[in-house]
Amino acid sequence: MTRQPVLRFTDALVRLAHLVQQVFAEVSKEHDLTPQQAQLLCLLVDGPVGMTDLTRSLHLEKSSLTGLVDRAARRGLVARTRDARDRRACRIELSGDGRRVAVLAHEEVARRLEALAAELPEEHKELLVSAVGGMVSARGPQGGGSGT
Amino acid sequence: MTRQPVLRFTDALVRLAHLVQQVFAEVSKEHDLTPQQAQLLCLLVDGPVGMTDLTRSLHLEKSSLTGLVDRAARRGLVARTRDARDRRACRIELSGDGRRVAVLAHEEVARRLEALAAELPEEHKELLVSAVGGMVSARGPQGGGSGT
DNA sequence: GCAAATTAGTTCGGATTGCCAACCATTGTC
DNA sequence: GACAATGGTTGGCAATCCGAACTAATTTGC
Repeated sequence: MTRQPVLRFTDALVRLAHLVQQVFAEVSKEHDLTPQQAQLLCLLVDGPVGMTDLTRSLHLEKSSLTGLVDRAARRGLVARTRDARDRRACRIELSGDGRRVAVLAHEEVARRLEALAAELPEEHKELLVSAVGGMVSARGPQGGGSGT
Repeated sequence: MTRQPVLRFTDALVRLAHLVQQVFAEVSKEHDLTPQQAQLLCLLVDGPVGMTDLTRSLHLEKSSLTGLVDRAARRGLVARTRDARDRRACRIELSGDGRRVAVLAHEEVARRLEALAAELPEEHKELLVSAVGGMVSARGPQGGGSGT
C-alpha cells in the first residue's frame, strides 16, 4: 500500500482532459461553432479529405459524419467536391470562411492552453510532450493533423 | 521564430485529451453507460450532491442536468431525495447499482490509462501530475472528486 | 409581516450529435 | 457480366445541450 499523491496519475489525466475539452468548447462557442464542427475544420486545414478518412480520424460512423458535414456545409464552412478518380467518393474542403475560422480557433486554443501552462518550466513542457507522444503511439496512430 | 518540436505543447495536450476521452467513452459503452452518465455517477461516489452543485461540476445548464438525471434515474442508477433543510432543493444519490457500475468504470479507466502510460518512468508521471495540478488550479478549482 | 427579489428545479421547443439498418451508385473481382 | 466490396446518403431513433418560460420555496427589504 503505497501512499498516493494528492491526485492519482490517472485522475490527473482525466482532469487535464476535461480542462482541455472545456477550453476547446469555449473557444468554439466564441467562434459560433460547435466543438465537433471546430474539430472537423481543424482536420481540413492541410487540404481536402475524403469522408472515409474523416470517419477514421473522428471515430464516427459514416452516417454521423454525413450529418456533420451537411451542417458545416449549410453554414458555408465547408464544401463537397466530387473526386474525379472515384465517382462515388467526395472530398471535403474548407471554404475561405472555414479556413479563417479554423485558424483563428486553433490559435486561440493554443494561446489559452499556453496561458494556463505559463507557470510550467520549459523542460517540463517538453517532457510532457514526449510523454504524450509515447502514450498516443502506445495506442496506434489515431489520425492526422494537430487534432485541435 | 523558434523551431518547434515534433508536436507543439498545446497540440500534445489536445491529443492527450482526445485519447483520454476516447478511453472514457469506450469504457462507458462497455458498461452500457453514456459518457455523460458515467461522469455523473463518478461525481456522486463521495455522497449525494445537489443539482446546482452538479451543474457547476459538469458545466451544464440546469435544464440539461434535469434531463441527464431523469434518464439516469429511469435506468435505476440514481435517485432524487428531497433536501430536508430546503424544500426546493434535491440531492442526487447513487443507487446500489449505480455505485457498483461507477466504481467498476472508474477502475477500468484507471487501468487502461495506466496501461497506456506503462512505459513512462515513475518520476515523469509524478511530474505530469504536478504540472496538471498547476494548470487546473490556474483556472480555479472546477469541481469536486476525481472527475473520472 | 409581507411584497419583492433570489434561488432551486422542471418543462418545453429546437438544434446538434450519434448510432444502426437499409439503401443507391460506383468500383473491383472472378 | 453477375457479385461482392466500397463510398456515401437517407430515415428513424435516443441522448445531449441550450434558452426561455414557469412553479415553488427561501431570503431580503422595508
